[in-house]
Amino acid sequence: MTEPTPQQIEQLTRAFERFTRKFKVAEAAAAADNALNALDAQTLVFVGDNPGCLIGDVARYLNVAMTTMSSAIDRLVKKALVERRRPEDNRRSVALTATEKGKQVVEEQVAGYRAACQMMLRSLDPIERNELIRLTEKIADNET
Amino acid sequence: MTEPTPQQIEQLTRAFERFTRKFKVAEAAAAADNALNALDAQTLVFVGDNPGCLIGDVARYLNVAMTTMSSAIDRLVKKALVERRRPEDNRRSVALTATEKGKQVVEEQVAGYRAACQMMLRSLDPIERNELIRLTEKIADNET
DNA sequence: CAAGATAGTACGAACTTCGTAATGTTCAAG
DNA sequence: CTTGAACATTACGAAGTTCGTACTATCTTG
Repeated sequence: MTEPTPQQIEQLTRAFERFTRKFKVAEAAAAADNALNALDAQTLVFVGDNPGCLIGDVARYLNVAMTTMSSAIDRLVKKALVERRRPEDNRRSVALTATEKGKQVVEEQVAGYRAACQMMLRSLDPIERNELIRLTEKIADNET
Repeated sequence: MTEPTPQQIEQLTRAFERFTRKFKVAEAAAAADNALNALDAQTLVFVGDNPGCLIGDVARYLNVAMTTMSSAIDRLVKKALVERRRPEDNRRSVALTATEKGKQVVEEQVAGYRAACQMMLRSLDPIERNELIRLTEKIADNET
């Protein structure tokens, strides 16, 4: 397989910069009232998708120190979005689950992502939409 | 023009999540030694691209408080990456320029973006590459 | 059962962000 | 001109975040 040309790389770099900026602004507008910082929001979404996960799991996934994750969980527990539980089979660990309220907030978060994706697709005509989805999947799932 | 279908939106949302995570990890690995936080890095790139810009310009562009931007500039000046200058025509303002060292760091930052874009393109075959570029540009430049 | 490995938490230092107040500059009236 | 309002930025301090070190509690293994 050939390499992408420098021109292609440069073109995509520039386009992707505008692309990213566009959706960063949109996201900032949506998250204005949210009151969750980036780490807490990502943590909550992960816990929502992985009920029973451990604090260490989330820390590894999000690439932060254990103590940082412990603090993030503290904040989410204080807001009643997440619950800590000592599992009987390994009482050193702490299993996390999202509360009902937490699940709602996860849904709002995901709705934000969905809105951004909808905005992307709206810019394209129907054939291009499927093409974009296909290419995004191909890039995301490529091993290397 | 029709709306994207809910299936399409859902599919892109999921794919884009994997896509984003993949490049976040790559970026984190690249920026490990960098020692610039996200705001400072974005600020430096903007100043590099817009020599003579004012602190207020950068603050508005990156959507942070003036005082926050002032602190970020402080850090960049201390690292000798950026210079403050009082322009004669409006001595209230502060014109910013990247130093030689700063320009080098900007180049490294951009090289990081370029590497990520190259990685995306590598996953595709030659025809798809141009298609991805075209679609990204179309989305980024769409008014709405 | 002792020693080491695991999983988390408490604490404190360093850093960031941002609101308020202060400083120096420019501009528009009068 | 002077005066007062608007402007661009900085100084300062409060609140919050991240993370390293040290500590607690709980398995696991020989």
